[in-house]
Amino acid sequence: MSIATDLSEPSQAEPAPLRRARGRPRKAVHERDDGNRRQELLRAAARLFRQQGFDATSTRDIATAAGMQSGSPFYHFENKEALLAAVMQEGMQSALHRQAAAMASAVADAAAQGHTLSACECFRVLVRSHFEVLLGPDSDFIPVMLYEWRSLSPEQRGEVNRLKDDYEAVWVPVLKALHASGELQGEPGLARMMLFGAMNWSAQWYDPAREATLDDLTRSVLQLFLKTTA
Amino acid sequence: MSIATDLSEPSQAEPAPLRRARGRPRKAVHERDDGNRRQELLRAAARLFRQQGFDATSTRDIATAAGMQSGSPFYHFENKEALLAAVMQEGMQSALHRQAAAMASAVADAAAQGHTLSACECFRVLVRSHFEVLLGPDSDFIPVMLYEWRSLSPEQRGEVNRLKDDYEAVWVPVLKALHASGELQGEPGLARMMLFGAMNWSAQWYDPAREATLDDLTRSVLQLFLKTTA
DNA sequence: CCTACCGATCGGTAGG
DNA sequence: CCTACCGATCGGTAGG
Repeated sequence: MSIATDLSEPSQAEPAPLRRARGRPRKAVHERDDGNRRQELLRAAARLFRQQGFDATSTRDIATAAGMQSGSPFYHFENKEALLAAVMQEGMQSALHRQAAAMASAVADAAAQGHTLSACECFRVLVRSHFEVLLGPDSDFIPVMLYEWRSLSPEQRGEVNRLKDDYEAVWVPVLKALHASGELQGEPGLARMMLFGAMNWSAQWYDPAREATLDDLTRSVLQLFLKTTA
Repeated sequence: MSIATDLSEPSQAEPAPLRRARGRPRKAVHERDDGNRRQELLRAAARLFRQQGFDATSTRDIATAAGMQSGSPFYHFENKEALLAAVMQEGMQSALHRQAAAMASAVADAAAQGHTLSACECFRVLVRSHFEVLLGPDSDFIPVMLYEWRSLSPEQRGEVNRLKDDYEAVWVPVLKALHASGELQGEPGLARMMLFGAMNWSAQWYDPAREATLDDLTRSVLQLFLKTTA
């Protein structure tokens, strides 16, 4: 919530708690561990989980990709499932940050020009940010969350679900406004699911080496789903 | 190649057709084998692959679910991958049949009333049929195809892809007509991907025990994607 | 289709 | 974080 600090630290999901334990606390590891190895594990795991799936990826694969020996991932994570959960939580934290930043930036831009954002403009910002999270740089984390759901324990599923609810909550008033004005039709709950389906499916087919850009995808969603194209 | 002998050799992939080969013909195994056990394996595999994923499902799980011993699935299928490919091909064959039947029935109904189907009506029939295939009875096969793609060999992927292309080909002229009349906007290729995304995602969240029916979903798609709701 | 079995791999751990 | 290792499971096969 604080506006002043924008400094990023490369570890999000489970910060080594210096004073306050947030979530389930993690043991402070050897002094020289600055969290980089953990980050490397997370990135390697995200990439491999996405490419091959959770079950088809061995912890040995991940260790090798992170330049470690086979047993070393278990120094950073309790087990393989916890590694998967951390990938998802990291992805959702990042998505939430990016979403908030995109909205804040758009609101500021509009204010600088002396007007406020319309529901349609909000919608465009959210859609564009979603594609960025889904298909932009470092975009393995969210697809893993979308498609490796099954492999989480029920408790982990609950935690990730809470983050996902936070993410979707930002959309709700925007979709409600669009529905009220008639720009978005159909039962709002179903409309939200269909909309996310249309966007999320792109993680399965989108090839950045091909022609369409993220702006193209964004425009397409607006054209398809809104009755009055802005 | 000889027709008279139907004595089994435990390899299936290349069938000895008795008279008429339907689809890809399948060799008759031990006299008493009428194909039911193979079907039971396919159904059990489809269900388990969908629930747990391909890699998390052991061939022993499948054998047990089909009432067999652990080694017996390999009497019917060369290996686990071939079982997965067969699930997907079976699912796509069935989807193609159901799609064709739905279209034929709708065309016949319209003709009986002395008119032809509009693009919008064709669209509704296709969408409804797709939801039936995706969420109706025996609906494990297509979700497995959608979400276990990675585990196929390249050759198997090619075969399944051909069936998928056949399935999508039916949609193309309909979408083209809707685009020409302005009822469907946006670049047609992207529009198709988004549309399938919106529909296919339902396999991840739809709960038949809840309120929405397949007709509700169909109506929602039409309302969301078409500019003029019929 | 069953029985009995094999080689390989995997998640995870003890001990440093 | 590495070394060395274990128990369990898994896909698959021979032989009937």
